[in-house]
Amino acid sequence: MKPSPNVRHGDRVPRSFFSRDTLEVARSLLGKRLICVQDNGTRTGGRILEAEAYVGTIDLGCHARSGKTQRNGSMWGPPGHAYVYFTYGMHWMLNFVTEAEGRPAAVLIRSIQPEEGERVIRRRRKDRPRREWTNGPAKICRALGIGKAFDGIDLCSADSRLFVEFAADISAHAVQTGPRVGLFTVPEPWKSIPWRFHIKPEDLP
DNA sequence: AGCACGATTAACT
DNA sequence: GTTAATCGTGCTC
Repeated sequence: MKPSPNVRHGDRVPRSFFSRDTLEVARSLLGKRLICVQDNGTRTGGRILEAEAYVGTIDLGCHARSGKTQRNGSMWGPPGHAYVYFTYGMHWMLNFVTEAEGRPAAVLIRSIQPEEGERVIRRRRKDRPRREWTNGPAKICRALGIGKAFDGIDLCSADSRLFVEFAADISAHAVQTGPRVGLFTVPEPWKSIPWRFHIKPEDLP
């Protein structure tokens, strides 16, 4: 997204950011700062390094492929809300709902660079090496304390406990793309379509 | 009611 | 590189 000249670092990303094309949202989330604030005020987060687009009922890699269910209902809701789901019997995953209300699409957050609440994150990640704190979608949810309670919450309300902030823009040529991860039984072309966007930590300005 | 599987992770060899 | 862990979800019977 081309940032408007009057957007300052630290401003929260508005709903109009999420109501755009899902690929565009995924690409422009890179470098922005994800923040989670718990009820007790504990604050954790970091810069987004990796994200994947999941687009509607036609995309056979997207949970929306089999229609609206209790689990994936958030994807049909308004943009700028969280879609948080449970998988593999033990893991939570964080997505941001995109496009217009009624059009199921979302961006999966796969990796962030920890920048806030690092002591809390280290404890939640059981003193593992720093590079393993948030380099996976379920690791992010574990590290930031995101679970079922966050499904459906509004990222754009003034008092939200989960939101995204503008940060220094990354250069366009730092963005890399590739197939989405973990879609083992998904048919082509959806299995290989390059809807994963990522940057190296060293390319963060 | 039963069952196969998953937008993964961690702990193995 | 390989595989067990672990259970809600959605589909079939």
